[in-house]
Amino acid sequence: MGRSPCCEKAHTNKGAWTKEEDQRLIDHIRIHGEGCWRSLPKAAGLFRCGKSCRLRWINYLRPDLKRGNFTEEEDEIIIKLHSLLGNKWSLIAGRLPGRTDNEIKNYWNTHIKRKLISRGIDPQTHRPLNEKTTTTTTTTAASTAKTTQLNFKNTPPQSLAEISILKSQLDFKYNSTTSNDFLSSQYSSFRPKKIESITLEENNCTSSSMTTDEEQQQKRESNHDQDINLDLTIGLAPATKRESTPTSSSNSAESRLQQPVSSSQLYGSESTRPVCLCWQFGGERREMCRDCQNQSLYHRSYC
DNA sequence: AAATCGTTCAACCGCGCGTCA
DNA sequence: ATGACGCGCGGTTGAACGATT
Repeated sequence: MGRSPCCEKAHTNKGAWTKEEDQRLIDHIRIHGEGCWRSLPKAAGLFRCGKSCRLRWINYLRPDLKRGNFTEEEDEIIIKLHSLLGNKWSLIAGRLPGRTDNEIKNYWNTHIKRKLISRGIDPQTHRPLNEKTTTTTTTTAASTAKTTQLNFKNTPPQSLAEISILKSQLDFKYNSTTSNDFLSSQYSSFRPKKIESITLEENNCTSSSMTTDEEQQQKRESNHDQDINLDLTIGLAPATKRESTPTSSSNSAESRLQQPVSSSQLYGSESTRPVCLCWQFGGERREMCRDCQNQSLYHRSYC
């Protein structure tokens, strides 16, 4: 059975958005909030595909977008994260407030690739260009520590188990944050494929690969040559599960925009909880992913 | 001034995954 | 268990624009 088209192709506009279309979309989302992309175009009076509306909103119209040139610091963050995550643009974007996955992807392809090549670095493998492409299996611990390139070279982590390994390799701090309001909704899309392969304890979020603080400190010191402290907080992010329709008063567009989404609204059953990767960069700067940061500013509604 | 080339980036497309009936 | 549905992701395309000839 084939997939049904996401929209009525015959009556949908394509190509560049007009100002009127933008305004309609903005007005609609301002009143009704995000979500229900499939039905949004009709409700907003737009002759567009729901996907197109979503993309236009996420990549261009959202009020929290930064726009403008990337800074040198952002460049370096992107490079570091790409070396760890591969082409997981949405994950990388989650670490750069105000930037979208599409924007970062374009920027990578147009600027950073060239920049790395000019430095003599292969943008895919993040290894020197003249280095043999066949990697040896006898990588020493020291060399592993020297590079941020992990064992997930071209296949970023797809499961909690893999994330656990990644975490232990990088000396990630598995931070317990069951005060879920803090957590990101950004990574709701990052759905581990093999949930059953790891057990997360409900309240302390520990894993068997967890090391003691002392050990972590030692590892941290041994890896001091990395200019970014990849101290990762992994928490439980909101489920994509939509809640049943709330009461009319609590579901009014205004209240949805103004009231924070409660934990119970945000998180689904434990087995389907995705993972939020909140990287915390070193020094005084404690950065959260975009939606961790904007949690109080931006509230997503579900239909 | 016009033609050509190169670059950028908004937008589209197809697919995978989770959810639900 | 199965298929339809909706969302989100990564890859690709093509229009717009600037630089060069």
